[in-house]
Amino acid sequence: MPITRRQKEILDYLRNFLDQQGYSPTLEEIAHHFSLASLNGVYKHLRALEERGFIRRLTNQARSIQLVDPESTSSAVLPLLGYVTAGQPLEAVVNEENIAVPETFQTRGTNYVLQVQGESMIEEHIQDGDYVILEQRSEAHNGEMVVALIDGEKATLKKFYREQDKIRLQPANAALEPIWTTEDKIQIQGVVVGIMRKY
Amino acid sequence: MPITRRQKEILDYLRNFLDQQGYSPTLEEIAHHFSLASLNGVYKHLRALEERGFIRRLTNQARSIQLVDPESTSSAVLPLLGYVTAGQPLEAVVNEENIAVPETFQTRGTNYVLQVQGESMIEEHIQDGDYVILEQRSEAHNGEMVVALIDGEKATLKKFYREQDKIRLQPANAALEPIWTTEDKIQIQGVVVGIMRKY
DNA sequence: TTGACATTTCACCCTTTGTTCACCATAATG
DNA sequence: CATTATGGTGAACAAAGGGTGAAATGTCAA
Repeated sequence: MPITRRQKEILDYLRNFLDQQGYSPTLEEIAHHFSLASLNGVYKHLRALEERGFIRRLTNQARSIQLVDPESTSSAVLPLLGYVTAGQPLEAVVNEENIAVPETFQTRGTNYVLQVQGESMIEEHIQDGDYVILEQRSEAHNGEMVVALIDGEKATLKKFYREQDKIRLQPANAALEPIWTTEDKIQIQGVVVGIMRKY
Repeated sequence: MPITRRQKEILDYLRNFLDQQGYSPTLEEIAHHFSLASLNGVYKHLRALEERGFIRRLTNQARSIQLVDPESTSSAVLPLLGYVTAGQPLEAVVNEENIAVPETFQTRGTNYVLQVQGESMIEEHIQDGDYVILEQRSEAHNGEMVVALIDGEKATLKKFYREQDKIRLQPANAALEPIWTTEDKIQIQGVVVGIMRKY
C-alpha cells in the first residue's frame, strides 16, 4: 500500500514513540510534535494510515494505536475464514485456509474471504458456494452488504440499513424476514467488496 | 513485455525514489527530474508502464505508484478480451487489457476473461458488469455456459443444449427466447469456468 | 456520578496532485 | 504513404490531502 510523505512522517514518529515508550501517543501528543493546531488533522492521518493497513486502532480507546507488521499485508493471498450462512446464522469459524484473490479486488484496509452457504442473498445474485471478498470494517453505509456478528456470537451476511434508531439487516430473498436490531447489539465484521464463483 | 528506453529511464527513477524515500514521487517531481514542462508527458509514461505491468497506481491518489514485484503472481494475468452482450448479441472486441485471476480458477488449456453486458444470464446469477472466466474450447456439454460465435460474427453468452440435430442456445432469463441453430452455424469460443464481481 | 482525558465528528478552508482535453512532432510500421 | 505508437506542450478541472476550530461523545478512575 502506498503512502504519502506526510503520512510516512507520522508513521515514523509512531514507530519511534512506541519503540521508546512502549505505548502509543495520544492525538494531542502527535499534534504537538508536528505543531498542528487541530486534532482533526492528526485524526485524519491516523485514519489514512489505518485504511492503508499500516496501523490498527480500537475505537474510542486511548493510546490504542498498534503497528501492523508489513509481512501480513500486500499479498494477493487472503485468509479464507470459513463459512457464512445467510439463511441460518452460524458462527464464523476461524480456519487456517487461504485463497488467492486478484489484487484488483483488494481495497484499503484488511481483506478476507468467506464462503457463502445458503440462498439468503440470492436476489443479489450471490448463490450457495460463492466466495465473498470482504473489507474489514466496523461501520457500514446504507445498502452495503455486510457480515455482522449478532449478540457477539452469530455471523450473518445481510444488507445493512440504518432506520431511525434501529438497524435492519435485510436478506436478499423474499422468503426470508429482515432482522431488526440496534446498534449496540451487533458488530459489523466487514463489507462485501467482491464475489468469486467457480463452476 | 517490451519497454522503451524512455520508459526504462522513468522506471529506474521510480525504483530509486521509492527505495530511498519509502514513498513514491508526485508527477510534478518526476517532471522536474526529467526537465519536462508538462505533467501529461509524465502521466502517459506512467500509464504505459502500468499497461505493461511494471507499476500499479490508485486513481486520484497522491504518491500512489507501486512497483509490481515480478515474483508475486499467485494469481495469473489473463487477457480481458472485451464485452459479451447477452441480451443483444454483439461482436466480441479484441482489447489489449489484462486482468488478474486466481490460479484456482484456471483450468487445463487457455483461459480468458470477458465482461458481461446485460441481464440475459440473470437466472444463473450472473449480472451486468460481472467478469466471466472462460476456458477456450470448441465443444461443450449439455447445460454448460458457453460463449458462441453465431454466423461467424456475433458473440453471445448462453447455455448450451444439443437436441437431436439442432442446437439450442438458452438464455437464463424468462424474458428472452432461446436461439435455435445447427452445429455448422456456430462456433463455441469457450466455456464459463468462473465469475468475479466487484462492488 | 462526576470530571478529566481522549477520541470522534461536523463544518469549513486552501493546496497539492492526478486526470483529461486539444494539439503537435517524430520515429516506426505495414 | 497513410497509420499508429511514442514523446511532448499547455491549460483547465476534479479529487484527494492536509489543516483549523469547536462541539459532541466515550472511557475510566477517583
